[in-house]
Amino acid sequence: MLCYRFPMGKTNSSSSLDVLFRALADATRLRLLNLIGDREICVCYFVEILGLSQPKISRHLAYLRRAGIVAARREGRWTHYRLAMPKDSAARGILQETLKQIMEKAEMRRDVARLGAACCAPGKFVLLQGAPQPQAIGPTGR
Amino acid sequence: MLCYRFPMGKTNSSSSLDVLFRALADATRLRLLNLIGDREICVCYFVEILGLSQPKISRHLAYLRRAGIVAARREGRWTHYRLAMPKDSAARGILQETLKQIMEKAEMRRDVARLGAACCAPGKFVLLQGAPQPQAIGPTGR
DNA sequence: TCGACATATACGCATGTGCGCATATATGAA
DNA sequence: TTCATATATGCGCACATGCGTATATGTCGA
Repeated sequence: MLCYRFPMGKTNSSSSLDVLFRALADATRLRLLNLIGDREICVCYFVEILGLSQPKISRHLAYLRRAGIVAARREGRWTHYRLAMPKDSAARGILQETLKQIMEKAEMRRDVARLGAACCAPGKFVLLQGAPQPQAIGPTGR
Repeated sequence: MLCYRFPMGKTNSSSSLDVLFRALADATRLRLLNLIGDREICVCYFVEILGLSQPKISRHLAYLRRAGIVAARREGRWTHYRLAMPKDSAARGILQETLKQIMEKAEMRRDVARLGAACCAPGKFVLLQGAPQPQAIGPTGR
């Protein structure tokens, strides 16, 4: 198992920071992390808010999961994602700084604004009918 | 120009943070950044201290240069590299946090220790005969 | 048990990236 | 001008990654 192109056979020594930076080196994944913030959100919200295909969202979430940056929790048909702080303290510091910086970017603020609107009126979004709403949790999920 | 696989035709929108994170997503480049620190160093020192091939070092330095993280200055036969802080304030914050975190890692400290030893006795290293020694400069090259 | 729904994974393609090796370029010295 | 030195780049290979599309998996309700 650990199938689907799990990045084990890499060329470099791949310190923990390597893994973190590769996970952060993608605009879609940064948008996902920004949306997660200190919430727990199910996948359909990402699909709706970002306007991207479901497999694309799911694959990027899987990438973040393998990098240890997010954690998933299944509840019935829905899977909720939340931040998961890395064990390595250097990685943790860099991730926190990254989250702090991206949430100030205009594009990221727009995403969060759309999320707020969707939460206020989920009935307006086909994909969100009956889906559990995002829930604010502790800053790091603890 | 801008030849040699300059990453222009990318799939994603490639914000400035994308570029930064891709540049940081490699163990060799992190070691180079750590060695540069607040110094100005010529290429032969990287080759000697890291024990890697000269083309490999040169290519990674070129990658960092294109990402706007380091700047090069030619002086006779030698090229000196130093840090160059990105214009984007988010990228700057993340880069500074990254530098702060990596310099505490054991492997990175060993590299700096070897650099210190080489500077004290450059005659012991074949590649460093006559090469200009690294010079401490302002924290960000300003 | 069956079907609808939410999510995850496989597949194939195009492209990005790292590497060793060879070679090009630039500079100073003879 | 010619040569040695320091550094940069071209080339080809192996492999990681992103994507769309199709399909598998898991869960709930009828």
